[in-house]
Amino acid sequence: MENNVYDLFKERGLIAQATDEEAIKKLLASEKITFYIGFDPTADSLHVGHFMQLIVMRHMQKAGHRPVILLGGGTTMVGDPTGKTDMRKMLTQEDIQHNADRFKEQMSKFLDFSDGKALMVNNADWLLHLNYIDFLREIGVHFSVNKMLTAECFKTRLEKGLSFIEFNYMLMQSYDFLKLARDLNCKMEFGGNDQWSNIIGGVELNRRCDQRDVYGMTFTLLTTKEGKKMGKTEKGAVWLDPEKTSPYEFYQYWRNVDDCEVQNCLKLLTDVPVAEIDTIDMTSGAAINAAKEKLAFELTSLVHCTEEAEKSRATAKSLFGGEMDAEHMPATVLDAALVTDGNVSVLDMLVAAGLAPSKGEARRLVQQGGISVENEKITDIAATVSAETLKNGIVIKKGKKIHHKVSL
RNA sequence: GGGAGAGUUCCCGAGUGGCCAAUGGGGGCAGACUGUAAAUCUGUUGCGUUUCGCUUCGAUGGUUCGAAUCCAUCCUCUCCCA
Repeated sequence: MENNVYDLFKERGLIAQATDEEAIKKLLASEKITFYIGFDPTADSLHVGHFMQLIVMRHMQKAGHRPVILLGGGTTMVGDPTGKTDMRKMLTQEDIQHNADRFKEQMSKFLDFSDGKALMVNNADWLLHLNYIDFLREIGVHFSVNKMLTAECFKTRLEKGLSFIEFNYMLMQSYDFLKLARDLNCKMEFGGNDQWSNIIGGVELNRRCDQRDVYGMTFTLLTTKEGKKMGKTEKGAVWLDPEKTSPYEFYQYWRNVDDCEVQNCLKLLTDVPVAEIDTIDMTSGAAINAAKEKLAFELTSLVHCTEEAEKSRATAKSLFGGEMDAEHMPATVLDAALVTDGNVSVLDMLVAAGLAPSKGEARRLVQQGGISVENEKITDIAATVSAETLKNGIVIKKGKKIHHKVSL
């Protein structure tokens, strides 16, 4: 028997809150349980915000427990008000199915779905057919509005306005847990710490309806030190789908985390032994950088593959070492229409490559000295590159870190 | 249902007839400094064929030589009373 996963979670600092620490510890040590985590299929790829969930499921499955991925096909139609300022769009069934397929594909890097070792279910299957009156009588009676209103997740919304539909989200999620406990003997629900209220809602509902003891646990949210959720960049989320965020960009994201986050990220997201992480000398720039490199490498291997991680690392090293290894960086092939008199203007290339949203922006970048072409700083906004040169591809550098290959 | 108020650029928020592409802050981007970090300082932040032109201030119409600003209608939101 492996060590108790609970101890592992504890050691790596993953746990934020748990309904009953002792009982959970005992439960996880004594039997192989079924547990679940909810995912909202609102996008067609998972992103870094889902990372913690995936890591936890992975640890759990390794320890022999069975993960159930609950897709919020039904709850998405209601919209979780937690941390949101606006209501969400509603998705069609086709969208949800499409997203679910992508999720499963990406999750299979973390989880083994064979032989029912992990399940994926959709709460639309039971939520959509609920009868309103029955639901109120069976589930609604167990919830106290007074109590709900004191929940943290509703507090901020009370100031901004909260619609009735969103107010019901907690009941839906709680019902999910009841349903899964009944049908699959699911004993635990996990979630990010922002899900705490919703999770205890489900735990209590199980106790009240079925006198069943189930447990809930939330884990630390990955946040930057400003308290923002991690995984967002100016371009939006950092996706796990290589089509949406290339392995190199993914690698760079982690390579660039704040100093004070490195140890934390290593503990929360990788398998690097805690003892090793604790010995990192946080006063040494070199040691910190080595740690970041390790973090980036480990995570890229996990999400993509070791080979991609190695490529990304090699590319990063050569680029920041001043060489131009154009192989694995994002690339754009230009439209031939941009050629005038055998040349292409640098401004047009910047816009075409998505390095600048408009020509005005591109112009400013050049004027402020933010653009280099083939390691030569460009300062003239009228600069051009000949079509001949472009045939072989050139490397444009925007700022210090963004490299982009452009060819014709 | 009755009454009061609000909707401005990525966000917050000034502006209440021409000097407004619209103060300020946040965020973003770039430069300097560094360690591909943070902090700090500087520049910049609607679009374009850039001494100029075009499109923007909830929507649509109107008044005016001229509207983010005035009028009408509509939409959305907040608050108070019921």
